[in-house]
Amino acid sequence: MKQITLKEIAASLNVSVTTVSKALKGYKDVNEETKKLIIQKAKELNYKPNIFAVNLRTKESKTIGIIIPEVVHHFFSSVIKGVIAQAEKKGYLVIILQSNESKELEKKQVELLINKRVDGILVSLANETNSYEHFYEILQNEIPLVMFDKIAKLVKCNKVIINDQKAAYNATKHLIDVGCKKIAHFRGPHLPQNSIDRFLGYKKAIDDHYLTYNSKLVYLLEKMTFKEGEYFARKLINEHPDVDGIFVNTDLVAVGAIKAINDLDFNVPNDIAVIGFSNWFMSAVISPSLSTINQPGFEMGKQAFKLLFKEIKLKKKGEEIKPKTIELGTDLIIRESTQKSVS
Amino acid sequence: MKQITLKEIAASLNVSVTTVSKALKGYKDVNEETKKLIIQKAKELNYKPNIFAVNLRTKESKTIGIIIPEVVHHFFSSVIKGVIAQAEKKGYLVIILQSNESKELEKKQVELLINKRVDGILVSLANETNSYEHFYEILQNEIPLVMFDKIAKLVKCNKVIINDQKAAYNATKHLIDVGCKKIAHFRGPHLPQNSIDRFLGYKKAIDDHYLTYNSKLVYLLEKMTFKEGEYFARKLINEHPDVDGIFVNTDLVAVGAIKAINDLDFNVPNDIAVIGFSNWFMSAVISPSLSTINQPGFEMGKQAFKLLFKEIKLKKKGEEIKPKTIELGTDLIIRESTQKSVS
DNA sequence: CTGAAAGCGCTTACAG
DNA sequence: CTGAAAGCGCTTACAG
Repeated sequence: MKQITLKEIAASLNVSVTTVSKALKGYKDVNEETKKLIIQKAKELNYKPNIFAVNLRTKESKTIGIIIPEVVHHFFSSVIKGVIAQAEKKGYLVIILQSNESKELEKKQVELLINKRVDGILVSLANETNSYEHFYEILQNEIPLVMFDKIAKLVKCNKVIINDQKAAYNATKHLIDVGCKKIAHFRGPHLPQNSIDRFLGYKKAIDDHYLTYNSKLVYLLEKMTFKEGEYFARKLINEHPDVDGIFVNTDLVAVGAIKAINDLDFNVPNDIAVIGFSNWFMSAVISPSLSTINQPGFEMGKQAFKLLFKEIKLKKKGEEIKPKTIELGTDLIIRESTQKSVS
Repeated sequence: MKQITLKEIAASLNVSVTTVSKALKGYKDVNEETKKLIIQKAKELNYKPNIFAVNLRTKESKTIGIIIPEVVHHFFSSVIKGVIAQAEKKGYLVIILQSNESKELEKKQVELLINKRVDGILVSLANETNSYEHFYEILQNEIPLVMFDKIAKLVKCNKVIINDQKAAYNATKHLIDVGCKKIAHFRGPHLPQNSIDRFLGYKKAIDDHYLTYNSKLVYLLEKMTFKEGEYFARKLINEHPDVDGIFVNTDLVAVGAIKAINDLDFNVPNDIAVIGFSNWFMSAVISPSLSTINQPGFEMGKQAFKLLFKEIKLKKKGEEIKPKTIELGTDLIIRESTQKSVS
């Protein structure tokens, strides 16, 4: 099907392309009658503006890009959903790219989006990423940039985060509140910042409540898998049979840990209470159901797009952007894995 | 940062825009020396072609769109991952849209993608969708279209599917093989086609093995949630306490069913064996782990893009497209929920 | 109220 | 080997 252009509408009505363009864009310096005719004709011919030409003229693509570490992941797919929902309201489409936690890939994806001339970029950092040249390039190209969840403190741009440290503190404090005296922590790798913050929250809660911080009770996991959760739970029980609580950096690992604890015939929560982090969908569904911290992915996606949209508008007006950071609240979700029966 | 254009490179080297364009695109009717200078200069100035102008000239966006019912879903996010991975290899970017199982939204998303002039569209149908005008519009606009998983048999386009009927047959047969005599089925709603096909596979397996098909043992669920799984398992046990196997249309529901069965102090698999469908990630992780049919999401995404890419190339050459349907294999995954202990 | 003209930045057929 | 010119389809400042 041949695509209809302004020229063809103009020809069929014996008016100029200029007039057709103006009529369809709602300019008011067009005769009402002419306007009506043009709009009707456009509809009749099923006219659709050639978006490529519009992009070229307006220098806008009405498209943004988002780079995330991993699509197949409850938290990140929730973020994507939030972003898409919000973007659609404002007439933006969303291109998704995945870094697979690799810095090299992340750089490449940034390059692709810059070349694509998207109107803005949303990023959650890959674990590997330890330097930020590619993000400075985004800023140099004056493309609005918002980081979310896994952010780089050094990069001056808008950000949406949760307070990992505070949330981890609350999770650990909850274990203390239900009576745990010897609490272990399964932490993530040295990058991203999240794992550090969650560890610090754990440590602070221990310190604040007169329990003795013991670095031997902190296990550093690399891959954050179900299997690692199982492995380290066994290791932990072997090394510290009297442990009575674990704060785990992320739900999936916590589920693995619970599996292993059950297999060793310890009881969750009575022997060992377990709390996770992120409120992964399945946490409510396993037995015992997992207490955790709710990380609001959908809301984070929405807020991230909103910030980006504001920045895009400011840029159009030529106004300066003062980067800000939005901190979203988290909730402690109490389920079976930390509700010790009265004894 | 002002974007560099061909004109500027040309000016700085005293050659024409034409020559610069040719040099950068590797045309061979350019003097080697000139070419070298131009390429060097382009690098030095960090030249990036204005993709909007390129799109307008070439009438291509090097972008495809994908419409899925729900992003936050293990199967569909796997598909997305497969699509992105494959698309990237061929230099295509991917726009994601979500229908929320709504026909109205799906129509709107189709409209958005047509207006965006994507080079091709990938779709998995919303459950609600019962007529296909919007897809005919895609075809009328001569935009390559590939449907996957939830397809419309009536629409003449490329498709990637699994054989739901056969897979369901195998799942049910597996229950029969482990000794089940009275097998229930939790099926999905009347749309999409998948639920019908899975039901037909179940029925055929029952019929083929001289068990009596009993429509009372088939429960039609609407929302396919964990809660529905629990609810219908209780209902089933109440109505048919002697049931000894269930084939459930999808894993999430099966997990709910197992939960309810456990809560009623029946044993899975010894009292009631349960098999799901889709090999959702968590199925391996719960207790007892869930037997299921593996639905290859990543592979489906890859294949769908490959078909689309072929179609895009054919269209460019002006050649005709003969729609074909690729059927991907599924595997029976045997886990604890169907391995009855020897008694 | 209408329209000729310039221009966005590229590609490519064509002339020399 | 090089470049002037046309054109992709739109938008908009400007003249009338």
